[in-house]
Amino acid sequence: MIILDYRDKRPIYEQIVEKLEHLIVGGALEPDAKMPSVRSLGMELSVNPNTIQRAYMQLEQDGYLYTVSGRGSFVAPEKEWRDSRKGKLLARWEILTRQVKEAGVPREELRQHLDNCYEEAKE
Amino acid sequence: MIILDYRDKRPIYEQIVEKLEHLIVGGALEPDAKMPSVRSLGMELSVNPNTIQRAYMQLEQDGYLYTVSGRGSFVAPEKEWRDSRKGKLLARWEILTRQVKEAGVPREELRQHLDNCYEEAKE
DNA sequence: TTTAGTGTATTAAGTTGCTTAATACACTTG
DNA sequence: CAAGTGTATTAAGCAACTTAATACACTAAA
Repeated sequence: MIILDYRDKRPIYEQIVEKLEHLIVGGALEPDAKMPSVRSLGMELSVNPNTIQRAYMQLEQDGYLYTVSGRGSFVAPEKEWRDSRKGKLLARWEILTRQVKEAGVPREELRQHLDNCYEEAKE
Repeated sequence: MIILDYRDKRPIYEQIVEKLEHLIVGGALEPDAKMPSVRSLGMELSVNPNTIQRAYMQLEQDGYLYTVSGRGSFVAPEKEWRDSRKGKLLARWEILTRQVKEAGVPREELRQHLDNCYEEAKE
Protein backbone atom coordinates (compact mmCIF):
# COMPACT_ATOMS: atom_id res chain seq x y z
CA MET A 1 0.00 0.00 0.00
CA ILE A 2 2.79 2.41 0.92
CA ILE A 3 6.56 2.23 0.67
CA LEU A 4 8.67 4.61 2.76
CA ASP A 5 11.89 6.11 1.45
CA TYR A 6 14.45 6.33 4.21
CA ARG A 7 16.81 8.41 2.06
CA ASP A 8 14.13 11.08 2.07
CA LYS A 9 15.12 13.76 4.57
CA ARG A 10 11.56 14.75 5.35
CA PRO A 11 9.91 13.36 8.51
CA ILE A 12 8.18 10.02 8.07
CA TYR A 13 4.74 11.35 8.96
CA GLU A 14 5.03 13.86 6.11
CA GLN A 15 5.85 11.13 3.63
CA ILE A 16 2.85 9.14 4.83
CA VAL A 17 0.59 12.17 4.48
CA GLU A 18 1.80 12.68 0.92
CA LYS A 19 1.36 9.05 -0.11
CA LEU A 20 -2.12 8.81 1.40
CA GLU A 21 -3.09 12.10 -0.25
CA HIS A 22 -2.15 10.63 -3.61
CA LEU A 23 -4.08 7.44 -2.94
CA ILE A 24 -7.16 9.47 -2.04
CA VAL A 25 -6.90 12.00 -4.85
CA GLY A 26 -6.11 9.25 -7.34
CA GLY A 27 -9.24 7.39 -6.32
CA ALA A 28 -7.48 4.30 -4.94
CA LEU A 29 -9.14 5.12 -1.63
CA GLU A 30 -12.76 6.05 -2.22
CA PRO A 31 -14.81 8.43 -0.07
CA ASP A 32 -16.17 6.79 3.10
CA ALA A 33 -13.73 3.90 2.76
CA LYS A 34 -12.29 2.85 6.10
CA MET A 35 -8.66 3.72 6.64
CA PRO A 36 -6.40 1.18 8.30
CA SER A 37 -6.16 1.69 12.06
CA VAL A 38 -3.18 3.60 13.37
CA ARG A 39 -1.96 0.39 14.99
CA SER A 40 -2.28 -1.84 11.93
CA LEU A 41 -0.74 0.68 9.53
CA GLY A 42 2.02 1.28 12.04
CA MET A 43 2.63 -2.46 12.09
CA GLU A 44 2.62 -2.67 8.29
CA LEU A 45 5.10 0.17 7.85
CA SER A 46 7.22 -0.77 10.87
CA VAL A 47 6.49 2.62 12.33
CA ASN A 48 5.16 3.71 15.70
CA PRO A 49 1.36 4.18 15.92
CA ASN A 50 2.02 7.70 17.21
CA THR A 51 3.63 8.58 13.91
CA ILE A 52 0.63 7.28 11.98
CA GLN A 53 -1.59 9.23 14.34
CA ARG A 54 0.29 12.38 13.49
CA ALA A 55 -0.19 11.76 9.77
CA TYR A 56 -3.91 11.12 10.25
CA MET A 57 -4.24 14.32 12.28
CA GLN A 58 -2.66 16.26 9.43
CA LEU A 59 -4.91 14.59 6.85
CA GLU A 60 -7.99 15.34 8.92
CA GLN A 61 -6.83 18.94 9.29
CA ASP A 62 -6.58 19.18 5.50
CA GLY A 63 -10.01 17.65 4.96
CA TYR A 64 -8.94 14.29 3.53
CA LEU A 65 -10.18 12.20 6.47
CA TYR A 66 -12.93 12.24 9.07
CA THR A 67 -13.08 10.27 12.29
CA VAL A 68 -15.92 8.45 14.03
CA SER A 69 -15.28 7.96 17.71
CA GLY A 70 -14.58 4.33 18.50
CA ARG A 71 -15.01 3.20 14.89
CA GLY A 72 -12.02 4.57 13.04
CA SER A 73 -10.94 7.04 10.36
CA PHE A 74 -12.52 7.28 6.93
CA VAL A 75 -11.86 8.98 3.61
CA ALA A 76 -13.74 12.28 3.47
CA PRO A 77 -16.14 13.08 0.61
CA GLU A 78 -14.39 14.63 -2.37
CA LYS A 79 -15.92 18.05 -1.89
CA GLU A 80 -14.16 18.29 1.47
CA TRP A 81 -10.69 18.45 -0.08
CA ARG A 82 -11.07 19.04 -3.84
CA ASP A 83 -11.26 22.84 -3.82
CA SER A 84 -8.77 23.59 -1.07
CA ARG A 85 -6.30 21.20 -2.69
CA LYS A 86 -6.66 22.91 -6.04
CA GLY A 87 -6.21 26.32 -4.44
CA LYS A 88 -3.08 25.37 -2.52
CA LEU A 89 -1.45 23.74 -5.53
CA LEU A 90 -2.27 26.69 -7.78
CA ALA A 91 -0.80 29.15 -5.29
CA ARG A 92 2.45 27.18 -5.16
CA TRP A 93 2.39 26.84 -8.94
CA GLU A 94 2.13 30.56 -9.55
CA ILE A 95 5.03 31.34 -7.23
CA LEU A 96 7.18 28.73 -8.95
CA THR A 97 6.10 29.89 -12.39
CA ARG A 98 7.27 33.42 -11.61
CA GLN A 99 10.62 32.04 -10.46
CA VAL A 100 10.94 30.10 -13.70
CA LYS A 101 10.15 33.28 -15.59
CA GLU A 102 12.78 35.16 -13.57
CA ALA A 103 15.29 32.45 -14.44
CA GLY A 104 14.93 33.51 -18.05
CA VAL A 105 12.56 30.94 -19.53
CA PRO A 106 10.49 32.70 -22.20
CA ARG A 107 6.73 32.40 -22.16
CA GLU A 108 6.50 30.38 -25.35
CA GLU A 109 8.97 27.80 -24.11
CA LEU A 110 7.08 27.38 -20.87
CA ARG A 111 3.77 27.03 -22.73
CA GLN A 112 5.39 24.21 -24.66
CA HIS A 113 6.41 22.49 -21.41
CA LEU A 114 2.89 22.96 -20.12
CA ASP A 115 1.47 21.29 -23.20
CA ASN A 116 3.90 18.39 -22.76
CA CYS A 117 2.63 17.82 -19.23
CA TYR A 118 -0.95 17.68 -20.48
CA GLU A 119 -0.09 15.70 -23.61
CA GLU A 120 1.57 12.71 -21.91
CA ALA A 121 -1.52 10.84 -20.75
CA LYS A 122 -3.23 11.14 -24.12
CA GLU A 123 -2.00 7.75 -25.38
CA MET B 1 20.87 43.65 2.62
CA ILE B 2 19.03 40.64 4.07
CA ILE B 3 16.22 40.28 6.58
CA LEU B 4 15.66 36.93 8.29
CA ASP B 5 12.19 35.62 9.07
CA TYR B 6 12.20 33.81 12.39
CA ARG B 7 8.66 32.50 11.86
CA ASP B 8 10.04 30.56 8.90
CA LYS B 9 10.49 26.96 9.96
CA ARG B 10 13.37 26.31 7.59
CA PRO B 11 16.94 26.49 8.91
CA ILE B 12 18.55 29.93 8.88
CA TYR B 13 21.32 28.94 6.49
CA GLU B 14 18.71 27.89 3.95
CA GLN B 15 16.97 31.25 4.16
CA ILE B 16 20.31 32.98 3.65
CA VAL B 17 21.06 30.81 0.62
CA GLU B 18 17.69 31.69 -0.89
CA LYS B 19 18.03 35.44 -0.29
CA LEU B 20 21.57 35.57 -1.69
CA GLU B 21 20.48 33.53 -4.70
CA HIS B 22 17.83 36.11 -5.43
CA LEU B 23 20.29 38.98 -5.03
CA ILE B 24 22.67 37.29 -7.46
CA VAL B 25 20.08 36.22 -10.02
CA GLY B 26 18.36 39.60 -9.80
CA GLY B 27 21.63 41.35 -10.57
CA ALA B 28 21.94 43.20 -7.27
CA LEU B 29 25.22 41.33 -6.78
CA GLU B 30 27.19 41.35 -10.01
CA PRO B 31 29.64 38.66 -11.12
CA ASP B 32 33.08 38.96 -9.48
CA ALA B 33 31.68 41.28 -6.81
CA LYS B 34 33.14 40.53 -3.39
CA MET B 35 30.76 38.91 -0.94
CA PRO B 36 30.79 40.08 2.67
CA SER B 37 33.06 37.96 4.86
CA VAL B 38 31.45 35.18 6.90
CA ARG B 39 32.34 37.15 10.03
CA SER B 40 30.92 40.50 8.93
CA LEU B 41 27.71 39.05 7.50
CA GLY B 42 27.33 36.97 10.64
CA MET B 43 27.67 40.16 12.65
CA GLU B 44 25.15 42.00 10.46
CA LEU B 45 22.53 39.25 10.70
CA SER B 46 23.26 38.43 14.36
CA VAL B 47 24.10 34.91 13.31
CA ASN B 48 27.11 32.71 13.96
CA PRO B 49 29.86 32.83 11.29
CA ASN B 50 29.57 29.03 11.04
CA THR B 51 26.01 29.43 9.82
CA ILE B 52 27.10 31.91 7.15
CA GLN B 53 29.88 29.53 6.22
CA ARG B 54 27.34 26.78 5.69
CA ALA B 55 25.28 29.02 3.42
CA TYR B 56 28.38 29.99 1.42
CA MET B 57 29.36 26.32 1.06
CA GLN B 58 25.93 25.59 -0.37
CA LEU B 59 26.11 28.55 -2.74
CA GLU B 60 29.56 27.50 -3.96
CA GLN B 61 28.26 23.96 -4.42
CA ASP B 62 25.48 25.33 -6.63
CA GLY B 63 27.83 27.49 -8.66
CA TYR B 64 26.77 30.91 -7.38
CA LEU B 65 30.06 31.72 -5.61
CA TYR B 66 33.74 31.03 -5.96
CA THR B 67 36.42 31.40 -3.33
CA VAL B 68 39.96 32.74 -3.50
CA SER B 69 42.10 31.51 -0.64
CA GLY B 70 42.88 34.24 1.82
CA ARG B 71 40.96 36.86 -0.15
CA GLY B 72 37.32 35.94 0.21
CA SER B 73 34.24 34.74 -1.67
CA PHE B 74 32.99 36.27 -4.89
CA VAL B 75 29.94 36.08 -7.12
CA ALA B 76 30.51 33.53 -9.89
CA PRO B 77 30.13 34.46 -13.56
CA GLU B 78 26.58 34.08 -14.79
CA LYS B 79 27.30 31.08 -16.99
CA GLU B 80 28.28 29.14 -13.86
CA TRP B 81 24.75 29.09 -12.48
CA ARG B 82 22.38 30.25 -15.21
CA ASP B 83 21.76 26.91 -16.91
CA SER B 84 21.74 24.64 -13.87
CA ARG B 85 19.36 27.03 -12.14
CA LYS B 86 17.01 27.02 -15.08
CA GLY B 87 17.13 23.21 -15.26
CA LYS B 88 16.40 22.69 -11.58
CA LEU B 89 13.50 25.13 -11.58
CA LEU B 90 12.01 23.62 -14.72
CA ALA B 91 12.21 20.11 -13.28
CA ARG B 92 10.35 21.22 -10.15
CA TRP B 93 7.89 23.14 -12.28
CA GLU B 94 6.99 20.14 -14.41
CA ILE B 95 6.37 17.94 -11.37
CA LEU B 96 4.16 20.59 -9.83
CA THR B 97 2.36 21.21 -13.10
CA ARG B 98 1.43 17.53 -13.34
CA GLN B 99 0.09 17.67 -9.78
CA VAL B 100 -2.00 20.71 -10.66
CA LYS B 101 -3.29 18.82 -13.67
CA GLU B 102 -4.12 15.81 -11.47
CA ALA B 103 -5.98 18.14 -9.12
CA GLY B 104 -8.38 18.79 -11.97
CA VAL B 105 -7.27 22.14 -13.36
CA PRO B 106 -7.97 22.10 -17.12
CA ARG B 107 -5.22 23.04 -19.54
CA GLU B 108 -6.86 26.21 -20.73
CA GLU B 109 -7.31 27.53 -17.21
CA LEU B 110 -3.66 26.86 -16.41
CA ARG B 111 -2.53 28.56 -19.62
CA GLN B 112 -4.49 31.58 -18.47
CA HIS B 113 -2.68 31.56 -15.10
CA LEU B 114 0.62 31.25 -16.94
CA ASP B 115 -0.19 34.28 -19.03
CA ASN B 116 -1.08 36.22 -15.90
CA CYS B 117 2.34 35.46 -14.43
CA TYR B 118 4.03 36.78 -17.56
CA GLU B 119 1.66 39.69 -17.96
CA GLU B 120 2.15 41.31 -14.57
CA ALA B 121 5.45 43.11 -15.22
CA LYS B 122 4.23 44.61 -18.45
CA GLU B 123 3.04 47.88 -16.87
C1' DT C 1 -21.78 -7.53 30.07
C1' DT C 2 -17.48 -8.66 28.51
C1' DT C 3 -14.01 -8.41 24.93
C1' DA C 4 -11.59 -6.56 21.25
C1' DG C 5 -10.70 -2.84 18.34
C1' DT C 6 -11.06 2.16 17.45
C1' DG C 7 -8.81 7.22 18.01
C1' DT C 8 -6.56 10.06 21.36
C1' DA C 9 -3.42 11.74 25.09
C1' DT C 10 0.61 11.66 28.05
C1' DT C 11 5.26 10.94 29.57
C1' DA C 12 9.97 9.57 29.01
C1' DA C 13 13.91 8.51 26.31
C1' DG C 14 16.88 8.48 22.26
C1' DT C 15 18.35 10.37 17.81
C1' DT C 16 19.29 13.83 14.53
C1' DG C 17 19.93 18.40 12.61
C1' DC C 18 20.52 23.30 13.46
C1' DT C 19 22.93 26.77 15.92
C1' DT C 20 26.18 28.91 18.89
C1' DA C 21 30.74 29.38 20.89
C1' DA C 22 35.56 29.18 21.19
C1' DT C 23 39.56 28.02 18.96
C1' DA C 24 42.98 27.04 15.51
C1' DC C 25 45.21 26.98 10.90
C1' DA C 26 46.79 28.40 6.18
C1' DC C 27 46.34 31.87 3.20
C1' DT C 28 46.72 36.96 1.19
C1' DT C 29 47.21 41.87 1.55
C1' DG C 30 49.12 46.17 3.32
C1' DC D 1 54.39 41.44 11.08
C1' DA D 2 49.39 42.36 11.56
C1' DA D 3 44.85 42.12 10.03
C1' DG D 4 41.46 39.98 7.39
C1' DT D 5 40.13 36.01 4.49
C1' DG D 6 37.86 30.91 4.23
C1' DT D 7 37.99 26.60 6.59
C1' DA D 8 38.00 22.95 10.25
C1' DT D 9 37.20 21.09 14.80
C1' DT D 10 35.10 20.34 19.22
C1' DA D 11 31.66 20.97 22.70
C1' DA D 12 27.31 22.41 24.14
C1' DG D 13 22.36 23.60 23.91
C1' DC D 14 18.02 23.34 21.63
C1' DA D 15 14.08 21.77 18.88
C1' DA D 16 11.83 18.36 16.06
C1' DC D 17 11.06 13.62 15.06
C1' DT D 18 10.48 9.02 16.61
C1' DT D 19 9.86 5.22 19.61
C1' DA D 20 7.95 3.05 23.66
C1' DA D 21 4.81 2.14 27.23
C1' DT D 22 0.63 3.29 29.09
C1' DA D 23 -3.99 4.92 29.81
C1' DC D 24 -8.72 6.49 28.63
C1' DA D 25 -13.35 6.83 26.27
C1' DC D 26 -15.75 5.09 22.73
C1' DT D 27 -18.09 1.38 19.54
C1' DA D 28 -19.13 -3.21 17.84
C1' DA D 29 -19.62 -7.92 18.36
C1' DA D 30 -19.61 -12.20 21.09
